Amino acid sequence: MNRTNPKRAGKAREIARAALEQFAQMGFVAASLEKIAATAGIGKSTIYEYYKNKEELFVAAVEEACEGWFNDIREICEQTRDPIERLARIAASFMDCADYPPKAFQRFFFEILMQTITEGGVFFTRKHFIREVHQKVLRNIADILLTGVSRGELKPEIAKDAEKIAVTFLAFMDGMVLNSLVAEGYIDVEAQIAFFLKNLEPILRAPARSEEPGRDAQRDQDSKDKR
Amino acid sequence: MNRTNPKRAGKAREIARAALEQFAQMGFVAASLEKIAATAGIGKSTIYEYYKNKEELFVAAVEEACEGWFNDIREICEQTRDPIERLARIAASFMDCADYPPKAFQRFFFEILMQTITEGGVFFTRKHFIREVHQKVLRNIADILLTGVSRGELKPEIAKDAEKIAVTFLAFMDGMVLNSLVAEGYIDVEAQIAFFLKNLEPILRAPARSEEPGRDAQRDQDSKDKR
DNA sequence: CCATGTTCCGACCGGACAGTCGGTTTTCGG
DNA sequence: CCGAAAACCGACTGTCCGGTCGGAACATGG
Repeated sequence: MNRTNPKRAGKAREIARAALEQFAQMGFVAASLEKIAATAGIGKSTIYEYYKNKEELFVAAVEEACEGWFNDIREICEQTRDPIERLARIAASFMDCADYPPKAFQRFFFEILMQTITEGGVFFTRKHFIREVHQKVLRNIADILLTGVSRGELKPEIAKDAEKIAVTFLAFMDGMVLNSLVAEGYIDVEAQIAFFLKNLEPILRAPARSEEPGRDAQRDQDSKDKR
Repeated sequence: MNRTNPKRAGKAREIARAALEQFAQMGFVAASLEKIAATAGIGKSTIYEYYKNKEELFVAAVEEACEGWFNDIREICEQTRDPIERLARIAASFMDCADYPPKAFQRFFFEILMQTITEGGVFFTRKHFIREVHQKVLRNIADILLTGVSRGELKPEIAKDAEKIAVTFLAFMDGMVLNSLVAEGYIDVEAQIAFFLKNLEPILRAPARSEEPGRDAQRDQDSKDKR
């Protein structure tokens, strides 16, 4: 009827969030629709009013999660100016994010990847989706570097390597998330990230110049909203 | 009877290898014992003569794979002397390993991790197992660095950071494997690894000393042929 | 207060699959 | 060559779960 649209959408997201919770904890295969329905406080069949099948529900859950991740990055870029600082904050957000069920979000992140690389996985035939997300994040990181260069905070000669540095940074972060999940206790994740950034900094950072202080003031927030 | 032991062990490994193949391709949950049995050329029930259940079979498959990985690292260390070269070779072996079913081994690697971090996963209650493997690899990398230091090829001051560097290297490699699986096509993995090592080298490498030239002559062509 | 469309859901179906069971074949010491 | 133990396996069972179906509950608008 009239409010079909807006109201339905709200309910659909509610279900997607319940699904996200379960998928994150159990993985795509092991999570059961019955449990998801219970979590959302509805009957199993009701799910099928909003989603065609389990796969589509998973996709919706992933979209929900991605939105959260993008928001995190955007917020960080709004709250900080220095590129290295931004990277540090992004790194930190990779590690903490969400501890309702401890570590579930990081787990979900890998679940998505598994579904992408596994024949028959949900995203095996939707690689474009994941790649867009991946490239978007990559571009965000590269932009942080390029903005840093254009502001004179980073060495100009790294501009041509911005992509490669972004990939390196993300690969390291992905790996650290993994390691932190496995090596709980015997690896000091924060120290490791600090170590990585400490070694990265001299490669990126331009030697402190003799200031033209009026300059950088205005070309800041340009940067991070474009995506 | 008499040869129960040796013969049984051989058959058990045969089954484990068939299982490895299937688990690598499909993941723990999706792989079916029926298919594994078929791959091994035996009946399903026979598996139960050798393994108590699916979980134990998975553990055996993981042991099989780990052995292969350790052998790779050992061989590389036997075939090369220069520490950076060793890291480069190890990195390369992370990327190629095994393309019977394309990428299956890398997939298996992540399957193991997922089973470790997922509540109810096979290794969730066997974390010690995975941690031992992880630490062993870490120690191998750190040893390569420390050996390099003691030979004067690497800066002495990095010795205290050997562990951290090892973690960084492995995290980066794990992340690169992931990225390569997802970003097939738009990321040049080899170039990325070369880039990473190129930036790592000046941090590690001791400035060239005044030569004992006879030495390096022989440690080159060994290297490039194996796999 | 009926008629109509929408949301909801309990009960059921069919298939997949881990694990069991009973019996057959193979092996091998004596 | 015999007999017992070991290796093997086809058929079966119980369970779980994604997905369907038919109807109940509810809102809406005339």
